[in-house]
Amino acid sequence: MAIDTTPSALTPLSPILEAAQECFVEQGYHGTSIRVIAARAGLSVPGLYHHYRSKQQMLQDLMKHAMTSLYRQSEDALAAAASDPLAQFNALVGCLVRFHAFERAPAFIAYSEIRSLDEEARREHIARRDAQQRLMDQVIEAGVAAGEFSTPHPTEASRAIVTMCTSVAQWYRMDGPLTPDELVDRYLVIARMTIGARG
Amino acid sequence: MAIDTTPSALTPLSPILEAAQECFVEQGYHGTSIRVIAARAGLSVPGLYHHYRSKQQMLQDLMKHAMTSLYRQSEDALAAAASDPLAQFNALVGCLVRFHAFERAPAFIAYSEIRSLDEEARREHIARRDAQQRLMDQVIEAGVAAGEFSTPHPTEASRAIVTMCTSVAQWYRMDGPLTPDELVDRYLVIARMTIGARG
DNA sequence: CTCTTCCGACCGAGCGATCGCTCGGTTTAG
DNA sequence: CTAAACCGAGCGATCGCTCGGTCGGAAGAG
Repeated sequence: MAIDTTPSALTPLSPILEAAQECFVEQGYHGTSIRVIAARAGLSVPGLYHHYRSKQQMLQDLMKHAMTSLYRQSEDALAAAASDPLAQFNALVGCLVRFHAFERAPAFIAYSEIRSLDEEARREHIARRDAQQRLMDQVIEAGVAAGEFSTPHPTEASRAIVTMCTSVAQWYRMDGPLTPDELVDRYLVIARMTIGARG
Repeated sequence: MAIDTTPSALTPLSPILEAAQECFVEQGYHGTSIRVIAARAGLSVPGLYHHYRSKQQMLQDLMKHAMTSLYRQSEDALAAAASDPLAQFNALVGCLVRFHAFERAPAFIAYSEIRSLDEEARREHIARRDAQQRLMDQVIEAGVAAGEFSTPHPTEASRAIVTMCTSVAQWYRMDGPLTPDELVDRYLVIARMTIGARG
């Protein structure tokens, strides 16, 4: 039985959503017309509307897919790691960095197009973002409670670490000087220093 | 002689640019029509075009104003601080956090609308961003060379610190649980741990 | 097997609305 | 009287989206 070992592999997107994702990354939601999405997907405009109700729905599907993928991967990483705070922390930071390095496009959209979402979808998206943040909050809290992490400001350190990891999607290039593994290693070292992990 | 002691005070924007800034923050550049900018500024559309050549020029003026303000404030903060690496680092991190807390709107636009800039303006903007990043790189390098900072990955730590500070513009609320001074204090502690400052 | 029916996938054309921007003025301050 | 500041109206282009189809292959009837 073949197992997919690709790091951070997401369930695949439809060709249409793939095209929309590329356009949204390059031009933004409002800067992208459905005509260029259709052209990039090799379809006519009505052909596109046969599969999706609106441009807004494509954005919502993309954002939901990205956030639920990240959350599920985070849960899996935490479940697979040892239960001590440092192992949990390493697993979560590694997962975050890997996701934002390998899945730059969905990750970039997930935090740059929040304001383009309809009100209800925006509420749902923010709830998912908060849940993701809470994972880090809890791991750090546990580490501080166990005396493993020495940061005097766990809440702000948690926010700082999550934002430094999510920002990876903005600048990391696969063909740059750092391989993904090197990137993860270095960010693990940096993040451990940020929360004052023992040792 | 009255001295303006407001932290991070920028040279004031014209009412038109102020209106454009608010619109760009709320709806994004492509999501904002010149008609709503004009309405927010209390002008007609031609009245607006009497002062600015195009919507694109308003964006360019805003981005340039934000980046040059941040850079000048950073230079001032570094010049006013003691010359030892830790004092320089504290000055620069404090300046970054303060700017992104007090000047959320310009800071937010400066990194969220890069792709909306014309090619030449985008090149200039990225050059300014790189220069800003280099300030942090140099301060951290000096600290590592002097044995004051112990991070094994100065380049990535510099990027991590700059991104955690700039991300403040995304989430900080003046009416939230942290005053600006508390925020700066905590981020200084966190940033010093991130680069492994002595003591 | 052929014929008919049906349905999902798709498209050319174009609707009404809005876009960035401008023309040809009038108003206002000095 | 000049010039800067401003505006009503509207240009051509493009926007998101839809109407009224065509087309090919699966399914059912004989």
